[in-house]
Amino acid sequence: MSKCDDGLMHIGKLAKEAGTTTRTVRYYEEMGLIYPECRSSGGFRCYSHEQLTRLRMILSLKEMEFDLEHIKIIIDKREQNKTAGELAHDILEDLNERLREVEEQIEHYKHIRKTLTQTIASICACLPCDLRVEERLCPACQTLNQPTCQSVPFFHSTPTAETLELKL
Amino acid sequence: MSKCDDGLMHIGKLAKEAGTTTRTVRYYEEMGLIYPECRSSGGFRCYSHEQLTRLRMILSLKEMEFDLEHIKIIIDKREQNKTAGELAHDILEDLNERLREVEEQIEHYKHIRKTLTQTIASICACLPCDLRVEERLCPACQTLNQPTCQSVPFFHSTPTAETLELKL
DNA sequence: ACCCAACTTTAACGTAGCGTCAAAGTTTTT
DNA sequence: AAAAACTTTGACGCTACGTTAAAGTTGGGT
Repeated sequence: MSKCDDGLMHIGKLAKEAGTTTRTVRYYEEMGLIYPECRSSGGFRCYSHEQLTRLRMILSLKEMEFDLEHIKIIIDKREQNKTAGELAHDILEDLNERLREVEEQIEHYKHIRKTLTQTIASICACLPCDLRVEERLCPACQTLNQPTCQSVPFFHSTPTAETLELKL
Repeated sequence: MSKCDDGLMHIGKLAKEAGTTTRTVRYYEEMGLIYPECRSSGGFRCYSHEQLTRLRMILSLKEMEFDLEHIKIIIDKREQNKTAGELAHDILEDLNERLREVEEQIEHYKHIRKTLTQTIASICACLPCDLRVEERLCPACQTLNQPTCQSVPFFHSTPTAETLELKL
């Protein structure tokens, strides 16, 4: 019955135009982020170009890795009947906060990178070791009065205080 | 009945010593990552110091954000009766791969940061704008033959091709 | 008018790594 | 022995969808 004329489109086209999936669009609807303009007589969702723009807006915020709850808050601000300047002020707060979070993420991963490179370096020292892993302590490390190898705890158990005292 | 002597401890102490929660320890058990040495007569889990070391090992891998499935693979390698050198070789592969992933993450978040700063800059240009958001197009942007403001699509709908042609 | 391919509908389970109850049993302290 | 503190299993909740499944709709061709 409905031909979806008038430039209206069904969910598949909407999703493809926006570069996402129908499942995502339906999920966003469940979350209250976007609704179809209407339904066809058979129950198909019909979207206008405005909805497409809204979807793209949501997706661009998602690219910045806002969570959906936050995205909802942000795009709902558009409906709050403010001037563009006031709205800009509001949204800039969200964006700046997100910017700080992203910078924290960068630092976070730099920290992990550091830990990883250090661990890699210490395990490299074990490459020439012929000892079986079950043996618990290798002589070199006993000499240094250290846990086995330098790459504890990857190869051997960390010696307990008692174990160490026994070895002394 | 059981006093958990012998240096054995219940799950609460194990978790606290390792700096995590009992829920996490139980979940790791479900996933096959760690098991108690035994159970008390009443059914409480009892852990030895070796289990604590194992848990710390798991947690240190988790700090590098390996997923649990991967952590299982890595720590299971210790049981494979190899020399420390062979084991080191194996594990270095995992760590190097993870290092590459972490570097990708850093680049990923740097990309997001760039997008965010650009978006922030363009929205700043809208701060002095007094137009109401519903008005769709602001004069300045029409002059430039551009979508409204520079911060589309945050304030107004992106004009369709037809809309733009009408304005021309 | 009928058929068929391609699309859409709702519903529901699965993911990862736990957090957070709940109700019942255990251990430890008083 | 009572009470406080701990533990047990079980189960639902979270995010942002992916992935079936079974049934209904659309649009074009004949």
